[in-house]
Amino acid sequence: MKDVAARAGVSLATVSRAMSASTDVSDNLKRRIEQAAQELDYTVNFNARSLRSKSSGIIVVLVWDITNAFFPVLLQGIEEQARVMGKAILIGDTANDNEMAATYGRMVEGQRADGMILLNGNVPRSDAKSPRSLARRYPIVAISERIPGAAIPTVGIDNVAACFDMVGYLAQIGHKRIVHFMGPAENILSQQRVEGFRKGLTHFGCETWADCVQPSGFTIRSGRAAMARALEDAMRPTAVFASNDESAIGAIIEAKSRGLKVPDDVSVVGFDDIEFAQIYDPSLTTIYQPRRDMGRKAMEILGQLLAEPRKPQADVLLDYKLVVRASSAPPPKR
Amino acid sequence: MKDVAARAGVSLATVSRAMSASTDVSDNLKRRIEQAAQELDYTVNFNARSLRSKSSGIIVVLVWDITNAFFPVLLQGIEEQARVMGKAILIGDTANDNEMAATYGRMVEGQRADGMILLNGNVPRSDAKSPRSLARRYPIVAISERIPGAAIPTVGIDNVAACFDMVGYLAQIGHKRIVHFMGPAENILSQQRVEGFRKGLTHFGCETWADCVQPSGFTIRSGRAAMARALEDAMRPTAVFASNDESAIGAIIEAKSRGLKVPDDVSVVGFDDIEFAQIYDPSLTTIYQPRRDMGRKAMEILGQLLAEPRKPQADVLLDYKLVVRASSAPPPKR
DNA sequence: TTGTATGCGTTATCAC
DNA sequence: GTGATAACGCATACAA
Repeated sequence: MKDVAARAGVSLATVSRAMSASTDVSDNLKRRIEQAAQELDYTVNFNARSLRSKSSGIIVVLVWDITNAFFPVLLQGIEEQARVMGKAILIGDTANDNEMAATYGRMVEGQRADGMILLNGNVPRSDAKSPRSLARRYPIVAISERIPGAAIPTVGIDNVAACFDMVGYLAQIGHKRIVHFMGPAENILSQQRVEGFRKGLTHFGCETWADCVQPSGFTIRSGRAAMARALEDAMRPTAVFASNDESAIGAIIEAKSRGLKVPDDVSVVGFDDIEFAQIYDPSLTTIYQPRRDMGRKAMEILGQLLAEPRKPQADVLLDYKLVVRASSAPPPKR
Repeated sequence: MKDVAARAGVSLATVSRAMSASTDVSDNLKRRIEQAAQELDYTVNFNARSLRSKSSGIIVVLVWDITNAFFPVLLQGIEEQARVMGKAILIGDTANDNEMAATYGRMVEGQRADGMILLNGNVPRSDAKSPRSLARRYPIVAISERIPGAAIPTVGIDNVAACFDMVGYLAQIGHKRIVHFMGPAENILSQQRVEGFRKGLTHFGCETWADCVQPSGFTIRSGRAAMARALEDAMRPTAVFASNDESAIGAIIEAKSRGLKVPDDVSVVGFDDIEFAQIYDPSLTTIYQPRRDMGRKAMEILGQLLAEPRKPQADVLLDYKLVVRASSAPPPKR
């Protein structure tokens, strides 16, 4: 920077102002400085800048598993909004590892990043003991899953209502015996979805029995396994409500492998509406989540948090949509 | 840090050493310091550390489109190796935008990151004029696509040979009239795959005609469109070789929508072996790329580049595999 | 093994 | 609108 200043014939301070663009420098000078910088192939040192200004302009987005098809569009939404706000996002994949999450968390504590968006549900372990303190420690927003016990603003949909609606739809087209494949047991989302499912069952007069909720997961594999159990159960369901689309696809694969037709022999519906849901054969009946908007909104809230750290931010519930496609139909006649 | 030093009754320098763990501090002291740090809820300031040490321990991974199913496993591979090397990776999605890529590139020039891995094919625009200089400017490794004109070490597979092999397989099971759906025209990969395809055609005695290479892309949509054209062509192919799996899936969707059966009426094969290739119905015959290994290897090379910036690194070609699944079969008998 | 002192490249404060 | 100068928080050369 000193060199640029010398070459442009101005002081160090002026160069700094010209580079940060925030304070005013006469247009004339600014041009001269920018040219000098270019000639010298100069780039500001972000570490020095951040050290001094106590702000990096970087937001870390924590993803628990980058292979999960639910995330990409969400990330794009975050990115778009971040760009509008002049921030850069950096995605950290924790690979289901709390240790890693903690590492990324430290990036915020260590001022390498200004804030964090959690697509994770898991609080970085170093803070696991006192999630409450997390939100006080640095600006942070969660998407989709509310972090239990933490005062972290969250954007998502009403999972309970969505599942209730889905059961209503299935009941309406004639299903009485519906099984739910529950996601990971420790996951809040799983629990909310089960809750909505059960409420729907009783409200719409469907059967309930011990195994009407099958433990499963958010993967194709776990969906397959649950489907195998469900089909061998004495109470063989006419419809399966998987807790996400991957799980639903697993269920369909298992059904097909047993020579069953979906939806003729058994209906299968999912949750999330990932890209593949409409591509798959049969296309999936599912719950659409406005992922791009969720990402955008989360970033927006984080921006407000950055601007006014003390002001508490409310949670945001966005609208979901029940999307009927080819994987569901009235139950087969006996 | 000063406070920690005071509380532990040592000097600032000793705390610094204890925190960076590289230099030696007696175990006794170290414990005392760590405790003091914990009590004070102290975290090192990464900006200051990086400013001083001229190294951030961060690697930026540039992805041109985070929604692309080819990347996740690759990213995991990079991440695994990075962890071994004590680095953290941060993923930047350029959203097909050169401006964004340049922004991320500046993170390296501005010393916020130590190096970069390109899953991109596009050179950040600020360097677009002189890609050669890029590699000299900072440590950088490319995966899959060699950057034309830049001396950037690249890890990938032999795309020409892989496509040649695929044509060989199709010819061997009886196909004579094969169409290739070419990826984005400006993409080096697309060009290499076309080259292998054409070589295969002549070598294995298949037909060649004007439209045996259909312009397409790496998306489902473009695959569909190309399939529509191919099926309406006078030279109706018995097999389609799409330049990636998404495109192949698009082709299958289009075929199905016209009442054609895959592979009974027409065979469709892809490239990459993304997760969905084996889940799809029919499961996809395709070229497996060792994505996890590619990621790991790239990170390894970047590590060597970081250690010895002047030493040129050789390209790495990994083994691919032709995976035969359900989407290909001998051509229908006339 | 530990302490002292200096500087990394910026930005912010205060003058002018 | 511009210049001088003091931090920012750490790592390291050198001394002890």
